[in-house]
Amino acid sequence: MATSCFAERLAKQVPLSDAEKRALIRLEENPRKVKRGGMIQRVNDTVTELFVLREGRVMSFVILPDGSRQILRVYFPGDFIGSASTIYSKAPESLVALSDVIVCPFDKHALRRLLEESPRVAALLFLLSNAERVAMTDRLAALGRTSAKARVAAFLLDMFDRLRVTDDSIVDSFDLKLTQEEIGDSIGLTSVHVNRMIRQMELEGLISRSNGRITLNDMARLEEIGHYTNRLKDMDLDWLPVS
Amino acid sequence: MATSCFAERLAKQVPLSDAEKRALIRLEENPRKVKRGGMIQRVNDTVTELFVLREGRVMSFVILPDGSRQILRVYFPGDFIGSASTIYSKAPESLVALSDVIVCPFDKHALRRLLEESPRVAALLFLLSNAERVAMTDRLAALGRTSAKARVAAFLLDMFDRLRVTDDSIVDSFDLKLTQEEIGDSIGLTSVHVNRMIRQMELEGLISRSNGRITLNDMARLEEIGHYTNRLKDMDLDWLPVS
DNA sequence: CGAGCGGTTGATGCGGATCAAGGAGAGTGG
DNA sequence: CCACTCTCCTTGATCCGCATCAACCGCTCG
Repeated sequence: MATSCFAERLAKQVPLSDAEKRALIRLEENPRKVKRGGMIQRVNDTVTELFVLREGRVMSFVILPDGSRQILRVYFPGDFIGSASTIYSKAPESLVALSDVIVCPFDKHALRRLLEESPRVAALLFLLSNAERVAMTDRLAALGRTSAKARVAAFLLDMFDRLRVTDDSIVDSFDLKLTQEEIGDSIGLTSVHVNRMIRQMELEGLISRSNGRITLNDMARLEEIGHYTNRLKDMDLDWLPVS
Repeated sequence: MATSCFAERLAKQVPLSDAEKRALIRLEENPRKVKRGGMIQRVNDTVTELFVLREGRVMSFVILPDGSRQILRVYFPGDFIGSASTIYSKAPESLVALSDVIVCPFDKHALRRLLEESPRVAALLFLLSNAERVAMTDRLAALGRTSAKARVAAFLLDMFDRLRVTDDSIVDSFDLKLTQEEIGDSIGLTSVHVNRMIRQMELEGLISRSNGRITLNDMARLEEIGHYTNRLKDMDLDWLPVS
């Protein structure tokens, strides 16, 4: 039977009927491989597609006129990408594969069908995009009002918690798979300063590293430094009626 | 007949059937007045309500442990507020009235009914919240990667364009109705530095001011300085079928 | 074996924070 | 009608966190 990475992920948070699972599987019926570094969507291109990320990592970003880059979000397997194209016909952001990936594109008109056939699933997509909005506001507050060290701590914790949603084997460490420059572009710092912060946190024993793998040694302290709260813990998807 | 501020606003961008208008009117059937400075929602409170803002201005914000504030968004009449409570049972952000306002709260369960009875309207809400997400990413890029002057310019242009959606009388000026401290808290600066940037832009003739009213004298140049693009112009809501 | 990328570290500079003081206007109470 | 207060704006002086510039190292890959 066909599988749906997205359904699996949703099912961890809310029960799904078989019909709903089938509807989700249909969204992923056109898997496409993209090599590391490959462009999935270019800013200002005309787009009508959204994606489910099945495997690997993807980032969305914009490039400013002076050449600097702001990474808007890093996506993990099971994430739902590119919802902006439901409302803008020109992509407001670029999408690039951070590793070899499998993405499943589907046309925005498929959402329409989903809305008619599985309104509850459509509603779940709505809720998830609200969760993403809240994640954005958290980072907004971090960039606007917190120190470099706080941002790095919050970034690591966020990545850790999001990876753990789909990967039960994660206990206290994870593969970064991002350069320090990419981290900097996510949280509004230079790679040089990201490096200094990471080295400092390593010296203080908060984290440790071995070839790209980060271990979080003192999560309580990291949460305090980063003013971090795990939003994934208190999501409430249950109020949607089983229809 | 009852009116819906929200329906009026949506109708500017996409045709609505009478049934759909009625559904929107029902969302606004419990208007509530709140005085300037009044708290509409407190962070961490248990909430199940969303709001349509009918009159006045509202801000959403968070306070960090060190007491500093990040304003997440300023809302104008016709805006749809608090979608985070669809997914979190505890409010992730506070809502305060920036002026005397009229808000129309409705329970999140009303969304469910909306989904069943007017799926197209439910879809429109989804699209609008995606637009808000994109607005967030624009500000994220501003905070992460642009100068103080660029942020102020982009902030003014954004306010201008958003106010113009519902107020046709606006040509090149608008009432700020925000203190410089509030602007700073929106774009990650101190009030002192906001003041310096505004005064500088005034000296350069880019803007002018008279008791709280801002006039944009050179929009092209302001857009260049702020790396600003008006997202409201190329929204595409028409692909949703008339059902 | 050379080239390129990513990480590391030091030196220096600058944009915006912080601290401080004063001014204008609006509201308030005597 | 006038002190008084409070909020917000304005401006100068100083400070500091992070950017910038630069050099070098180790690794991987062609």
